[in-house]
Amino acid sequence: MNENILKSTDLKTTKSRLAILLILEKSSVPMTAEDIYSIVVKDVHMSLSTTYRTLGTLSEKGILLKNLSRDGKTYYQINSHQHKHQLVCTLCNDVVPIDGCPLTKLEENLTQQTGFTITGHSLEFFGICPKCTKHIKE
Amino acid sequence: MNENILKSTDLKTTKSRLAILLILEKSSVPMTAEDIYSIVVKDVHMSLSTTYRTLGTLSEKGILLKNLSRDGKTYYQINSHQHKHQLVCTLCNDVVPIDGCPLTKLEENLTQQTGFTITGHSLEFFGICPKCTKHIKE
DNA sequence: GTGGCTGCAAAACCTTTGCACACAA
DNA sequence: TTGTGTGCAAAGGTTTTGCAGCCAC
Repeated sequence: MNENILKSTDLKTTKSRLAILLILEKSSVPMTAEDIYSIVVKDVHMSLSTTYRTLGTLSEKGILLKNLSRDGKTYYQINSHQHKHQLVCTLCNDVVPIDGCPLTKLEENLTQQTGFTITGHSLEFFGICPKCTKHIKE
Repeated sequence: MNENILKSTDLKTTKSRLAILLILEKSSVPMTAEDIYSIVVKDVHMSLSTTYRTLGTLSEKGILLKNLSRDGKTYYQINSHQHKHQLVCTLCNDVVPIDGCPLTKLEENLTQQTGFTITGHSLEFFGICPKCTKHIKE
């Protein structure tokens, strides 16, 4: 229940927040503020700035993951607390999640080599999906 | 000589382009258009839009690498044609280059699993550099 | 009732673009 | 000369913010 998520982080339960969480839970793919807004307004009265503010708040609390993508837009997704990466088609923007993360070991090495305390990384693969590959050839 | 680089890509040799290339060659770290502009204008008369246009052109030609970073700004650097990644301090923005890329093998696996034609990836590590770690503790 | 949440509009921010002029080849 | 490159100013798109009113607790 999403109310509990909000309560556990000292956030008030509001229609906007619940609606946004619901949309993101249903989505298997990261979404932009605009994406989310355009869906939510159909059911709940909400402004775009509230969407941004809510997404910001939820990200700060660690409920969402916030990600600036190659197209200059910020994408949000539920933080499943599983470390994930994704593969993005540069033509149709299709997104495929990738299991596992090959970088844990590398991070250990880096810590030793650089003295950095490593707090995270961003990894995204780009390519052309099977559908688009087909379109090109035709 | 940078003139040769420009000639080899059918670009005219202009003061702006040479100045920008010179700055980026001297820099060990990726820079924003604003960064570059503020340095170049001291010597050469140039507008910010020319900076953007030039950086865009040089990136298209593969002379520069263009990278949208976490802070929402676009960073440019000389394309050394070596596949590189970097480690960024989230406090002071210090950047440390990383040798080698552990992802080649993973890309092969992904191609088989997803049918994507993989064209590239972006990988950045984040952490706190030794200097900042020290500051925090003090 | 009170402080956090929201709507609206305006601004901020980085980046791109239109058009006329300037300059490299 | 010719077409590419440039300056200036204005617009573009996404995201943030100020302020007054509203609502969850």
